[in-house]
Amino acid sequence: MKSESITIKDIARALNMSVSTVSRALKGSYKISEATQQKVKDYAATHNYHPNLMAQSLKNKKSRSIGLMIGSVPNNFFAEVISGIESIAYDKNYHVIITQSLESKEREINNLEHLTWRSVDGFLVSVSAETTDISQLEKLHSNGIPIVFFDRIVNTMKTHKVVADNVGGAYELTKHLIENGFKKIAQITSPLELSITKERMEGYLKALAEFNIPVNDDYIKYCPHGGMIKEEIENAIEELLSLPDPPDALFTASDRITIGSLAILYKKNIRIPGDIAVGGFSNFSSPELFNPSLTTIRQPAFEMGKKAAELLIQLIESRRPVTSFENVILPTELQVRQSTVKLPVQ
Amino acid sequence: MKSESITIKDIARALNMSVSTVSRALKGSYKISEATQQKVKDYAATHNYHPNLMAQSLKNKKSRSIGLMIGSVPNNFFAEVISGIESIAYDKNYHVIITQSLESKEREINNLEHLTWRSVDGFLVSVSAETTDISQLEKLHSNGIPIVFFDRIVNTMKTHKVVADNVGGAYELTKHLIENGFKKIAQITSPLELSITKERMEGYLKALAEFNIPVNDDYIKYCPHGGMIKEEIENAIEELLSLPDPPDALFTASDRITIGSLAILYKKNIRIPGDIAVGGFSNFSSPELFNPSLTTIRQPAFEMGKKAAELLIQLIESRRPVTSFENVILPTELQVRQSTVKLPVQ
DNA sequence: TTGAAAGCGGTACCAG
DNA sequence: CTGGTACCGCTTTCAA
Repeated sequence: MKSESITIKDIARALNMSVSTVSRALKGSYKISEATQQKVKDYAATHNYHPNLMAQSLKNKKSRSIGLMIGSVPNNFFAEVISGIESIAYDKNYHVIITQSLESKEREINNLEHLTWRSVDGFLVSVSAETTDISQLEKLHSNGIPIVFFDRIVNTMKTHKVVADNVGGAYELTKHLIENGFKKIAQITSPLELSITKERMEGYLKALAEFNIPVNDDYIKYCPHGGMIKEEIENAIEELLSLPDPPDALFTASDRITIGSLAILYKKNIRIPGDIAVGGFSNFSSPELFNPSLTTIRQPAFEMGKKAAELLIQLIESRRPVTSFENVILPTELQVRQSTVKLPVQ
Repeated sequence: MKSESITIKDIARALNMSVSTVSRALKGSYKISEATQQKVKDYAATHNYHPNLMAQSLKNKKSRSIGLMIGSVPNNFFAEVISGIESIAYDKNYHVIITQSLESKEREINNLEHLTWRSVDGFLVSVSAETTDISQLEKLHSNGIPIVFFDRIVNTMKTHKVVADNVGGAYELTKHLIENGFKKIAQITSPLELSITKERMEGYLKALAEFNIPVNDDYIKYCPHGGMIKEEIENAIEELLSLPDPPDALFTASDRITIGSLAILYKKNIRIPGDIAVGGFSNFSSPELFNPSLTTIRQPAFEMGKKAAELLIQLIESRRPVTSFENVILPTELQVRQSTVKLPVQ
């Protein structure tokens, strides 16, 4: 009943040659006469031959699959990344096995194991907010398994990395806030262990320094779970607002924290930017529709996924061990909207 | 250098038994003595044995993968669906190969082919807005390959289907609009060929009929590409607004159309709900943050993904041919917000 | 330039 | 209850 798919053996039988010849002809091996090659390829094409990938995998010890580890799929940033990865993987005939850490280090470790014995050919990873122990990743890496980091990278590991210009983006936004008259700029961010946290902090501090604004540690709040838990954002905002000298602007350092903060401020009936200006990293699709329209720093998520996938596949398919690694930094884009621009006097 | 993964043969050698015995012991086959089983399982566990999936696949002619066909990943509805599918697939040890139609029928056909010769064990599909020709799906189906439809289904095919209560959702929203004083309710929707379009239309018409409001065909606009092309939404809105008797409310029948319409109305400086009320289907994460906050009908996307994946895997693993199919309808949820509630007199 | 055959890691049939 | 072995579809070495 199933549509019979034809095998290399069928072709050999039909064309009266050996399977090895057919196999070689299909790969365009140079040791096969043009004539034979053409005959085989024609037959394959007209009979809609496709190699059995499981057989190839078994033989070649390559699954042609790559493991992806991200925070969560329903997050615009990661969704765009996936889209970029898929576009490359599709072309190069790989498939992508997605796993979500949901910012939990236990899940992350589980997922890595799962992917390992699914025998993926390589890993694409953005570490979770909770990640402290990277020994598992290091073990994989020292076993020679290709890994490419993107977004939240692990700096100590020697491999390709693809990130957005987090320092630049944070700097631009902070500078923009300062130039618009905000001097008391708070930041709500992820754990300081994360690469993106450090980098975004660096940009923030750089802008403050440039304008001679002293750093107020009370204005910097960390969310241990990267905002996965609503309360951590809520607490951060409570604390900021109840300071004797509360901030007049808020820089939210991740997509989840940005949206979470807005929702909380909205619920508290706090006016933006009247009571406090808000701007942050976000790949939300339509930040202009917010109330007020939201100033964001967008990351080139799709591009990031593409580039990371390209580099990984390149690693996987490289004949000789790769020793020099790229550190790709993609530009971010500051989009200024109402949430960070002082309204005319009311 | 690679971390040596142990095979069934290694276990056999170490334990001085045949590979067949080991294989059977690992599967807990009843023809093996408890003692042997225990010995094998212990050895496997302590030596971290995992079956080689490619070998298993080759032998069993099952890839343990399922093909997913959706509109696009960076779309909150589909992203949530994926998350639900993954949660089930992960548990049952399947992996999901994602393909995006981007609402193009050419891409859809390509993707189906691609998935076919990737030898997925079954398909999870939500057809594209452009889909007119389902012969390929029918061929797969008649070849005995399991398919489960979700969201945008194909009614003529006998298989499991998982959808939201589109009729009910559309009815609720339309009724809500009417009860809030809106009588001239326009609808912007996807092509009428789509199941979801028909169903949402049905709910809309049902509510109008119930309140004795005559149907005005000028108020119903279709987007041939489901809103993938911005102009089609823009044109629809232009036409609606330039009618001699323009509508006072807008029912947007899909996620993409909802967001697209808002963006356009926003750009045109049209007040919501003052000039026109807006409500529609959307799984946007924070519709309360919009300006104004947006009335939506939410679909249980995560649940839909879970249910569809469960049904598909059940089909795949069923010993005997399945002849009776489920038609799962999951409840939608109307969330009323400012965009459809008349403001106090201004 | 082509063919024969071993083998990748399991599974399952047939013997015993 | 256990062992021997053919085979899934393809790649690749060795021989011709």
